[in-house]
Amino acid sequence: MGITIKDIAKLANVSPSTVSRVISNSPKISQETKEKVYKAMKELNYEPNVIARSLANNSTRILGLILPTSEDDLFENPFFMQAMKGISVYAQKKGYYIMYAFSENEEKELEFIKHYVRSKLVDGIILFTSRQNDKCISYLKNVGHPFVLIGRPEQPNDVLWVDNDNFRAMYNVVDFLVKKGYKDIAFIGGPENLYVTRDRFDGYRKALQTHAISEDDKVVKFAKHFSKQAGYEAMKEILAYKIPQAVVTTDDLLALGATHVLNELGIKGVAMVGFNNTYLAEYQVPSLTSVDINAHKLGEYAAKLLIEKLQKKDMPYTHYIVDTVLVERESTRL
Amino acid sequence: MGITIKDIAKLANVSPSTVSRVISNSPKISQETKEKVYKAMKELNYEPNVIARSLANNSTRILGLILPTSEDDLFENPFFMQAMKGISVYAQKKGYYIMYAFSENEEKELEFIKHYVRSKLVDGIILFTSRQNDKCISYLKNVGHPFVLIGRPEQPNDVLWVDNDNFRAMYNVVDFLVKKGYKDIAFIGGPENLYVTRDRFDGYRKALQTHAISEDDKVVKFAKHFSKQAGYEAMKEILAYKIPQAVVTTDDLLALGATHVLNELGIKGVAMVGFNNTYLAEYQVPSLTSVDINAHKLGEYAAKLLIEKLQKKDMPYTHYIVDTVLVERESTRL
DNA sequence: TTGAAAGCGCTAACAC
DNA sequence: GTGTTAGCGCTTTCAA
Repeated sequence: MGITIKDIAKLANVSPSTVSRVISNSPKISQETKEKVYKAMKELNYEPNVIARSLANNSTRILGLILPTSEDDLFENPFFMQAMKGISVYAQKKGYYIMYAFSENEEKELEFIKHYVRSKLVDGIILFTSRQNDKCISYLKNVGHPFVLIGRPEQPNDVLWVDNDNFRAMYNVVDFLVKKGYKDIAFIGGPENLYVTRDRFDGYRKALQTHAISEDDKVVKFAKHFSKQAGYEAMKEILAYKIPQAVVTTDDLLALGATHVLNELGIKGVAMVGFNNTYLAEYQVPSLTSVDINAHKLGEYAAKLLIEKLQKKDMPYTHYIVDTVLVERESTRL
Repeated sequence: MGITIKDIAKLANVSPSTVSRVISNSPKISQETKEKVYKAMKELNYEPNVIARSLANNSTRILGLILPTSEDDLFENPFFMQAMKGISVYAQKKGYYIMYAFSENEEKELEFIKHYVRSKLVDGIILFTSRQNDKCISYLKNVGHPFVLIGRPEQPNDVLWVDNDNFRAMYNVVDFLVKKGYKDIAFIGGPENLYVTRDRFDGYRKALQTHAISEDDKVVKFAKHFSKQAGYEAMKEILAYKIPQAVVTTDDLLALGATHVLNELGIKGVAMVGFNNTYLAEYQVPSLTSVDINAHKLGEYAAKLLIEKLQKKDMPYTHYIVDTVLVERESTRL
């Protein structure tokens, strides 16, 4: 049907293999031959068949993303879209394609990964893994298929991954607040068993220490979910004890819930900080100061690591730490 | 390297073509042969090479999504993610894969589409086209490559597309408000030149007519952007004239801006309705009644149409209208 | 530097 | 029903 390498070869008066060499920009092709071939390609409006190349090369240049379905809230978090865009933009630049799939649960996820790997559809896989995703990771490690994680893994030394420095991010938030004059700072975190929560909590404590502010367990709460409701309840518990000058949280939704309580009770002047800088933060009244985790960059670096790995099989396991940015809004300018 | 059809053939004591027929579930293969082959596949842990199949079949079973980069706000709208999920879920069920790419502008978009088509990478394309995207659409029409649009096209009769019934959706909103006792209802729409705005406006007018409520131009405003700021300004203009009993908008952000004015001025009891049911609506105080456009279904049907087209080349051009749902929250329970 | 030819893994006539 | 064989469009030895 379409134009093939043979048509080009005929028109340019060379052999198909020469055309192939021109396509892959082989160095041992004379300039004039190259130009002849390019001309023929232009003339016939030729573009190589990607699939045929993939088969011959045993490589598709396709990266597969595995997205968790999870609870809708999490899933509609702009984080995913931003990361997907970061991945896509970098990949496009390097001539890679992106495929994605949603998985309902870990079992399905594993199935899909297996399919991707065994059918040779994708050259590498990017996992959006917040939960401890042993099965998939260990499968991929086992079969030795290239992959990269977004989010710090349990064993950080034998996989490729990207993440924020969550310790530092929260440290900076607290430091920022203290320097603004707030001393009595409460903490509302997500589930305590998550790395991300623990790291941020540690950052909180360290910053207090640095500023010689004594910690107070009673203003520290860990919510069971990243929900507004959970933030609401945590804040209520804190208020039952005292009214802090400021509240740091590990998620915008938690911050929203906490703010809600304060509004209900008519308590003014308590500074509030969220995390993830979702657009909920921006469109709140008062708008919410929040930490931008730079999902776009996380995606970009994930793609970068993976593609480097694909091009250098023996690349050492490594990772990227993406900087966060504190976006100040009205909730800390009271 | 890997296991191929030949290995299976050998082990099962049949010819490669028989194995191939088993793979594609050909009806003219005896049950016992099938089982022999399946057994061999299991034993060797075999999975067909998707790329080789694609080459031989001249079909990849890959659908390509073209996503607009556009303004960040729009892009982070959960709409895209929901639609992408709808597409993915349906496609997976039918054994299709999804590839996506972001395009910076129409030019890049066209380039990408051309590449997809000419390199034979994708079997079909899904366009997220809100703007009038002539170049891409006419290219695809020209080359006769299967594609489907999310959003009503200029010429609705020679392409496949899916969309909401925007007229009806807004009609229902107004009808709902009137039945609750609101009569004096203002309208804040997006840019007037968009179909979606016009259709919704028509629905608004029709509903007023139906209930024998006279229209009042002075409570009708069209914003230049879908932004909070634009909603804010439109509402101010309306208030300069009078305080309506209710306000319908064509976007949650517009509704947020409008609500903001009311709060500032301490005006209570004005009902407010948004559109798109983003999670901004849910997490607002008071939470915002909004029309859910069911992006998931839009995606699902887009995939469905496209896949049907791929399987029946001569399928007539048609479209799906996806129902909207009015999600009532506090802003209409005042 | 270029060409001839085998092969990547699977499918689809065509034969039997 | 099943096997034989010639591709699908490109890459890559191996020779020249």
